Amino acid sequence: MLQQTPVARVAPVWHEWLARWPTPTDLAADAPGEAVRAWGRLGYPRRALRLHAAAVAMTEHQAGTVPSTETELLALPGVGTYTAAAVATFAFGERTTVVDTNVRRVLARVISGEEYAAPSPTRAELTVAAGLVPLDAVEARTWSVAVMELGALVCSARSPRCSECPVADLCAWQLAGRPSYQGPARKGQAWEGTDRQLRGALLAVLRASDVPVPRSSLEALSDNEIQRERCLDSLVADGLVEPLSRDRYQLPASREAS
DNA sequence: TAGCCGTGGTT
DNA sequence: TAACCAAGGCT
Repeated sequence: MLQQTPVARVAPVWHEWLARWPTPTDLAADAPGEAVRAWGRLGYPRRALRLHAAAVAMTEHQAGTVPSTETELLALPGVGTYTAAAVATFAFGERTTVVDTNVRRVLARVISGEEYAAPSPTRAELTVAAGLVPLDAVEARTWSVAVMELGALVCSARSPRCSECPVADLCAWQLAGRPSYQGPARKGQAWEGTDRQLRGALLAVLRASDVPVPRSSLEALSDNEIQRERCLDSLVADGLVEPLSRDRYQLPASREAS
């Protein structure tokens, strides 16, 4: 849930989920569409599908327990480099290298002397991060949470609070006079009129309905037929939407969402 | 690896 | 106020 989503927005939904589905087995027993519905407006709803799929995998292959090693975690759907390392470290105490957007920014500044990290993680960046992690597993875990928190609370993206920073005196960016970012242009996401916007609107209609929705209700969301069909098709392909007979649609009820 | 995938608070 | 950006993953 926290992937690309601020803690403050995740917290209430997370509590609802744990009250409803206390264990992976509980979640796996419900339809994937219920996960998508309970995801609400957190965004990137494919994460809900993957979380459900991960629950199914844990239920089927490990008696409903969460794997305790980074390697096993990586095999779960929706669990990538960051999440596997974070869970392995924070939940199970494994000594690994946790690199999220906060860590990348802190190291870019403190070590490399640049305002922002590159648009996408580089090999060199991960090597540097790994080299900074303490050898002791307990200290390594403390290190990771500390760097993440420093990035989130002090070394923030927009207006860093350098006057409050505990490592300002050894920060390469600070020592260089806080030069502005010179690297390759950063993405910048368009929104108005995009497929993402329409997919979100389509899914919002389906989430709000307890009964199958007729195609006509979905068509009302856009006059662009080409885009409309493309988005609906992609939602079906993603397993987020299930087409029924008589031109009706619903959130996936079947057990095997991709 | 670059592009795609949502949403809403912050600056 | 329009951008920016957030505990990324997948193809």
